[in-house]
Amino acid sequence: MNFSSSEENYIKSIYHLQQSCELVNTNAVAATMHTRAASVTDMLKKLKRKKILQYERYKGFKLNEQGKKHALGIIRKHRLWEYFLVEKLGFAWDKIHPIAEELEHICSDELITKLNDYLGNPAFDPHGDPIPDQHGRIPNRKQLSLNILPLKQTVKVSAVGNQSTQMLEMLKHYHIGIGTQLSVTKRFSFDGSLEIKVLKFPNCIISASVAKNIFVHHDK
Amino acid sequence: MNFSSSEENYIKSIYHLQQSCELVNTNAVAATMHTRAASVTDMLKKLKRKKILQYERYKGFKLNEQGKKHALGIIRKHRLWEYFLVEKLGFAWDKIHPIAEELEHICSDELITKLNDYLGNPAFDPHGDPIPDQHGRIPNRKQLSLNILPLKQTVKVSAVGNQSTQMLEMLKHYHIGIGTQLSVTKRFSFDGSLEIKVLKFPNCIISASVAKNIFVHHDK
DNA sequence: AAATAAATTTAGACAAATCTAAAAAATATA
DNA sequence: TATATTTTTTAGATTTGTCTAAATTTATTT
Ligand SMILES: [Mn+2]
Ligand SMILES: [Mn+2]
Ligand SMILES: [Mn+2]
Ligand SMILES: [Mn+2]
Repeated sequence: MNFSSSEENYIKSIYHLQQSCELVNTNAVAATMHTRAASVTDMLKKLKRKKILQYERYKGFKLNEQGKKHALGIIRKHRLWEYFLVEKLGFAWDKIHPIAEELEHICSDELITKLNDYLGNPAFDPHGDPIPDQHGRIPNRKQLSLNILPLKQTVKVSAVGNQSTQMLEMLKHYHIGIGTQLSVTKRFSFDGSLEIKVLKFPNCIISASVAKNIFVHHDK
Repeated sequence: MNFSSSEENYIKSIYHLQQSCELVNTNAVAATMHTRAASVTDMLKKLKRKKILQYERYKGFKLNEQGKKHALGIIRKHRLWEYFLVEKLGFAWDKIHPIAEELEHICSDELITKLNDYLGNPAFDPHGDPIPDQHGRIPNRKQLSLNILPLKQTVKVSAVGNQSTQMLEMLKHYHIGIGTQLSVTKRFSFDGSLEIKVLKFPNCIISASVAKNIFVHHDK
């Protein structure tokens, strides 16, 4: 089956939303995609006709196995291109998303196979998000948000939950990137802010809202 | 001004056609783009409205300076991506065109600047066609078709006029690629076929119709 | 349970890009 | 020059993706 760029954007959006709830609702898709609920409903009918979506009027919807598989294919392409843009072309972290948003719709299996080989079969994109393999399998890694990490455990940053320029600026200031080693040395109950120790740098303090967006994992 | 992928494809097609005639005609565009004359007329009105085309009903048309500039930008992107696909991803010559046909529409000036730098600012694409620079300037190189090259002059292959799988197969068989050194040793007036000497290989004979599609240049 | 609010869908419109079939203009031919 | 042929344009339709405004269904409050 073949899908247009627009259909693919909806598929991807629904996929991401259904990771955190059983059934997805119309308004949520409209909000994340910056369209209107009526447009979403139109697309739902089309995706149901194409048999990649379970959907009943007024009851919510979710991708079926076929739909999820296709979503993972698009996400794979998106994240491989992001990796390319950062690692090969030298783009900054916060500039790559809109470009990958276009590149992900280029359809050629051979292109993706060759790009993947060229990049060395990377497992994570520059934001720390996992890259599904050609069968749609995702490397899963136990990770937790920095603001629930117990004190004094040395961990590595595995991903960031917010990929804005503002967040990048903040992380740069703290010398934090994907893979950075750090530990939490103190937690202030007043506002939930944390004192952390970043490897090779003096202790510093970060707010709870920043910490919430930093995901870490233990050891290698 | 912003252009859709479809508009860009028309612009590119008109640009190529007007390289070999003063005014382009509707049917020629329809033929090269595999659309219908009526669709071309619709698009001509649109491109005229956007002020990149000189066009009068029934009289033919051509891109103005603005239009030519935009065409060169698209061609630059197309050829840079083709170079990437062959030199970095290891694609064969005859598989890259449809992929570049999509990639050329991705719009990000920074992407093209960085891609160009990454590729080492190449001057020619894998088919030997010149890559316009960021100002739309084309490196021009005096080249001539192999079937009008005088005997015994040693030249280098600079481009091929036919980029099909069939042509690639043929050229591979003759050990000919872009940059290959060769000379014409004999010309048969019966059917215009040529005997050529490819560097490091024994003499061989090629037909006039193959020769017509091989372009060569002297020295360096 | 009725009234109100929120979420969702339908109805109807629009722009972009394409098509077919018919009309009009330009060109070639007898 | 009149007729035939080719080229180009117009008229009108279709598909895709979007929108607004109104109707409908579901959920939440009194
Ligand atoms: Mn996208
Ligand atoms: Mn990412
Ligand atoms: Mn194209
Ligand atoms: Mn080329």
